[in-house]
Amino acid sequence: MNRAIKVSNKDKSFGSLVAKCELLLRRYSASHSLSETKKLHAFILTLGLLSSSDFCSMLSTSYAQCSHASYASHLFDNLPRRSLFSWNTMMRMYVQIGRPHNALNLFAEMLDSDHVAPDNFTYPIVIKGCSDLSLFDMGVGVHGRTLRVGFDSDTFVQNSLLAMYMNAGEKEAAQLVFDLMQQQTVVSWNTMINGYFRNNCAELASRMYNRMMDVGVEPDCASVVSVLPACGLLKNVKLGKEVHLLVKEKGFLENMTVRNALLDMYFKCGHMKEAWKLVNGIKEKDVVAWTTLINGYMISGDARSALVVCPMMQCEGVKPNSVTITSLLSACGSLASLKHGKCLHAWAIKHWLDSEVHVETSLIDMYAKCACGNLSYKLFMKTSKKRTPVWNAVLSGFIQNGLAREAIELFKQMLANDIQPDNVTFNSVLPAYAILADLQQAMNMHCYLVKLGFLSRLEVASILVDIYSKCGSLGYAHQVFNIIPMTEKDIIIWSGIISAYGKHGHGEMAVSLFNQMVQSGVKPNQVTFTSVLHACSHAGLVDEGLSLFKFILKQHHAIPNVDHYTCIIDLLGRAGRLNDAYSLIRTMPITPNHAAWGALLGACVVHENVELGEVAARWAFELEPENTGNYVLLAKLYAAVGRWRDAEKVRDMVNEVGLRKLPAHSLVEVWTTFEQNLIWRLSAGTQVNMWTDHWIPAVQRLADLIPEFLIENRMEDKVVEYVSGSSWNFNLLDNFLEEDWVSILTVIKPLESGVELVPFLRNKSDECPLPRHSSN
DNA sequence: TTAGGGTTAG
Repeated sequence: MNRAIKVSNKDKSFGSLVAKCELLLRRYSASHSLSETKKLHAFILTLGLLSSSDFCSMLSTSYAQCSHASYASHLFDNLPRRSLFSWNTMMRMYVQIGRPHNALNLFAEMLDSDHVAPDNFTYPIVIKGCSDLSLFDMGVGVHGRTLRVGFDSDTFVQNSLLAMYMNAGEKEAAQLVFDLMQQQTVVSWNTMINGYFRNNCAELASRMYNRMMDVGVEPDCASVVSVLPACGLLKNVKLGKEVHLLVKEKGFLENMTVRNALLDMYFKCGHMKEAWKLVNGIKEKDVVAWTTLINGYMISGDARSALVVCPMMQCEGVKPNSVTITSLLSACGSLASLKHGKCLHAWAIKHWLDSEVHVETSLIDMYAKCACGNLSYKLFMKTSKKRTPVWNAVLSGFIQNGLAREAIELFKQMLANDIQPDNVTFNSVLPAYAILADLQQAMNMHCYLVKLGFLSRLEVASILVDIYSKCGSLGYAHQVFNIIPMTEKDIIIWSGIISAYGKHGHGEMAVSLFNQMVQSGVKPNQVTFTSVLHACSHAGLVDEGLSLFKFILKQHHAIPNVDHYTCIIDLLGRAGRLNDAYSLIRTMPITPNHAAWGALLGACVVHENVELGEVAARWAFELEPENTGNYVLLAKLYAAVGRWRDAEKVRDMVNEVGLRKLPAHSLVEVWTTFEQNLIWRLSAGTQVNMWTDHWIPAVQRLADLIPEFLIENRMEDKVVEYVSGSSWNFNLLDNFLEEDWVSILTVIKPLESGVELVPFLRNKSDECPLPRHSSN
């Protein structure tokens, strides 16, 4: 179009042409229209007006306002005289287009020049530039300069400073600037509310909002949008509803951003009814609204519906963005739906979103959760590896795929790469230490946590209690437990220490801790009940266990769950009260699961009750057909009473069921279940040293027998560790494990000598090279 | 000519 350069007859004279150009240039620079500015630029060029400094300057700022950096900077560089306005415009452009370093360079140049000095318009731009580049020290320097040259009381300068300090996480500095302001505008309040929220101080954010309302500052849309996420995080639906009311009064509901923020708040607070009401009221949903909806489904635990939203939004013509893809990938992960996950990956690649850092992280996480560790790791290797969450994703992927040792190695690499670990890192990597149960490594980690000051965090202390417990070091576990002040101890850490003592056979201590917990006012939950009942059953505290069970029923009006019943069945069974256990299993108000029947079966093996054992085994096979352990138990029961043929039948049953790929002799597989169990317990670090004298030669024999199995499970490492390590101090021998161990050896021995494995057990004491330990 | 804002990764 030639509207811009159409020159009427009366404009023929050169002077009026210049005036017209000037006018048009002003108009088009104000409209920020790049195409118009370019046309005008061409026109000025043909008229030979570009030699005029004024035109050059105007064109430069016009290009800057259209964010056309290359033309703007070219013209600006060639200006003989640069006005303050053109400096500011250039700097603002650079900040706006995400090149703050160019803005700061210009600022430095400006300070060096004698012709011009920064004004109150310059400083907010420069401060934002420092903030965007995280150049906090420089920002503080600029703040100092504003004080010196007297711009510190300018509201715009102060508001930029608030934002800068909040971005740098310097809440106190921001608060100080805020308090010293003569006049806080709504922008100042909003910056503080939002800043506190982003700095993990949602409570302060909501208080700030309330203060703003008390002071009588008129809130705007930004105020509402700033406080609503805090309401969501705090699940403060009361404040959320107040804000909603205000939104209605002020007519802010027309604002899409406000509506989306409200929707998100209701979802996060779990007020689905209000959320759906709002969703239904939104006629045209933008991509944020759709994404919030997806997250809403995820919050209510409905990942399947979250995935269905994707085609729905596409039908409405809304294209998912990287946030949408991230949320959808998280849904795929929780459903372990590799098919959908791969589709989304393909979609992300097609739309150039796959290298967006959030998408990358979610992809790594999704593949890990779908048991595609290789893909997950490959993707991780492709990333820039600069951000903590990417490392966290791959770390938790390693743990999910059972690679504890690798996770710890990766964590060390992460530190070597100067990547700062955060809460999530420790939540991801610490379980690896519990799996590995290496006391030395655990202590190293403990030191590191103390150094970083993470130990005071309750969840970190809780997992450290678990780690030390798994390493067999109850003393250290208790020390860590004691670090947390009594008033701050929560149910998790209490359950941790109770279960630690329980696992190590210190039933009395577990019960005593349980009582202390109740006295301290912490209400026990299902997990605590399970831990303490488990402790009783393992320590043979029948009466204590039964009275605790009654306590659960009476004092806490809690409905015992199936795990609690299983503990009691186990407790009665271990004590030889098999009939009581059986009658409980038949009369309990909840359907007994595989664990309950398994507990009964285990007890029947110990007490050699075939009749009941067969009943229990039938149920266990029915409910948990893939667990070879149950078959092993039944075989062992038959073997114990000398019914070899029946034991063999069990072996054949295992073959028929087609459980896993069996090695040379099916029975080896059956019995290696014990060995797997043993490895698990070894890696869990419990009850090991009682065997060390005996089991090393045996393990070596096992290694000859099925080397690939052992290598896979890193048994060799374990052998080395246990041979050389003497830090293990366990004083409990678990009968059950001893039984397992006896069985393994009885299988190995005949195989080793090339003897046919049938009948596999002639006489326990003949076959077993282990001295029988008396239980204690 | 200036400041502040929503949904997201582990």
